[in-house]
Amino acid sequence: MTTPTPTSAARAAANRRRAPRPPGEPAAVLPVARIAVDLPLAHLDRPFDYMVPASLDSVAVPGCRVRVRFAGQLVDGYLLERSESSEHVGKLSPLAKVVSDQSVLSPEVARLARAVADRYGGTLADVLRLAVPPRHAAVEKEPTSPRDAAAEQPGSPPLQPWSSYPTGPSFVEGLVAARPVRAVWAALPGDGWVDAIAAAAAAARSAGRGALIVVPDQRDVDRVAAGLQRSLGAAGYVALTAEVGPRERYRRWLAVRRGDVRVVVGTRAAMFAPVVDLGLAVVWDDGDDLHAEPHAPYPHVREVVALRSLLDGAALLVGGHAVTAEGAALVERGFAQPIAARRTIVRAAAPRVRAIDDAVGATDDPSARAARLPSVAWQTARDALQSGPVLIQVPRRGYVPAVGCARCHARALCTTCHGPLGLAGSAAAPTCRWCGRVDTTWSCAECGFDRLRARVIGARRTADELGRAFASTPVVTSGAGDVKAFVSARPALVVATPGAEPVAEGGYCAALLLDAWALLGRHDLRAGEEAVRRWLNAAALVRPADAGGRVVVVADAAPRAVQAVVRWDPVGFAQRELQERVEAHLPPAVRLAVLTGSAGAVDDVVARAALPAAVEVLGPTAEADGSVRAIVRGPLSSASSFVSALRRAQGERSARKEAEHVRLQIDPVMLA
DNA sequence: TTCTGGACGCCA
DNA sequence: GGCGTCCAGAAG
Repeated sequence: MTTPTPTSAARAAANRRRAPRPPGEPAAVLPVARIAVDLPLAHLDRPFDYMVPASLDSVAVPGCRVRVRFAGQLVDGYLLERSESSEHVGKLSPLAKVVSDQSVLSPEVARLARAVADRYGGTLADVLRLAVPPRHAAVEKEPTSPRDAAAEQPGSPPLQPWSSYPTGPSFVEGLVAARPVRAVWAALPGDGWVDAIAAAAAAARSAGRGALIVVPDQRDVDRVAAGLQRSLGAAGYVALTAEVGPRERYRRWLAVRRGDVRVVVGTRAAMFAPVVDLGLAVVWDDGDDLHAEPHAPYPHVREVVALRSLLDGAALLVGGHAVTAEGAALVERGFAQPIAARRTIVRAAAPRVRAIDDAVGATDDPSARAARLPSVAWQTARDALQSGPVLIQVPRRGYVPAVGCARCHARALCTTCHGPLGLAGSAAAPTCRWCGRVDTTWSCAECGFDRLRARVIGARRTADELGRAFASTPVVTSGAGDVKAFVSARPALVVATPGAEPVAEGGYCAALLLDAWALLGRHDLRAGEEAVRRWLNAAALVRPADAGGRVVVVADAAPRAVQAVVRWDPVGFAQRELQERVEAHLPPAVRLAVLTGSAGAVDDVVARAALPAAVEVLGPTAEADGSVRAIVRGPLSSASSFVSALRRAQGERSARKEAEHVRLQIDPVMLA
């Protein structure tokens, strides 16, 4: 019998027609696999049951990555659990493939991811994409090297860093006793917070449990890692950050998942790190907007670790030099205890802070005027430079991005198109940054004054000017793209943008916080809170007043925010900020859902959600890009129900294959 | 992308 | 009434 040689096209057609290979017998025990499929459709955000063939029985472990045939297509997914039976009426498809028998999704993280998806009106698949890093097959095959077992077991963790706070020792005792203690912590100025966090992690570890510490950026990871090194030894912790590259990061992540390392410090993405038996979750500087995840469903580190502490029975520590309104709310509703030092201790640790109005000073001293420094700031810097480094905090890097009225500081806008005016160079005429017109006839729309001044002076220009004003003093700059972690104790001017301030050996002798009103002038509801946070973080790097530490805030606006820094009272400021949010019906006093999309689509979601009476809809308002934005606002008591109603409405739209996407954001940090 | 079930049409 | 075909909707 001869077989005609088929053409390749014919063979392909035959393959397509060929009946699927018989799946084989189901596994003898737990033959059903509950699978979370990785699909972006909201109405498919639920587990689907598949049959586990006997051939895959040993590798189809809970938490492993699988491929399944879903509506004809192969899709990725996670095996959530094995089960004896299925609710599904009808035949189950077999698992197509077990990608790897490494369990990457722990039951705890799966449960957390579901809770985060519900809290933020998103899908499990979206959260899992944030929680589980992409696979590196070679790394999975490497032999494991248990590290924590070899780590020196800490004796009794040092209470010392916490003894400055009245409620500190009892918090640490709670950790040692594996109790789910929760605290909002106003850290003393200085760098003692690093060892305090390291001690807290050691306390959790001494109870046999793990710890997770999430900080805003790499430099803070390095600082905390150094502290953990001191309290737990090099083998006792691991740093999870993007800096080490995806391969090493996956290696470390797997070590955490396997329980080889029990303490993790990392940036935002580490909030989902699968720490085994989590005993403590920490977020440092929770007001930093780096803690807001920019990918759907836009979860915030503070909320995620708070959820984790609840679900895992872990302790929670929300700390910073500043306190957010959200932190104050956790205390007010009794969810967390406050940890703050007494006023005498705070005063002893803090530098002396003065606020001066920059309209007053810059007259007499010509060098000071050249550097745009009010004379008090100038003198403070000059005196401090006798003994050590001086920090100058400026709002932004770069060259004079915008100009304003020299008298009232109102933004200078183009007379033709109302775009912002800018100065391209030191000698250039003001030019519109939108339409490019050179505007020589400007006068202030607010007060009629006709002279301009730089509204925000960049770090580079400030550095230039200071270098000229303080000739013979070295000038160091630190900002976006070139961030320095440390400076020595030698006298130097250190010009930095907020968040990029280097730590000075022994502390700065002084700090000047320049153009403070530019921070306060942000078109943002959190401008005050953000200004206080940035000032306190900079001032915390300065020596105590007794050691000569001085801070000058050059600010002529928002006395409440300035006073909070002068009095070093982050808790009082946060409480008043929270009170204002209550009165203004803003988070965290209420829950907001922001819907963005085409007018029709946004209306559709709002209509389908059939929102309860206690929930109000603001807008929709037209956005610059042609989309619209609606804000749905409701009391916390109905938050989960109205968020899930909005999510269901999203699901109905995805089931109907509506092309127009509506973005749903819950309590976004940036709300202009 | 594949499957299924209901609607519909054609024939006996 | 029975059977085949087509299409929409769902998707294990």
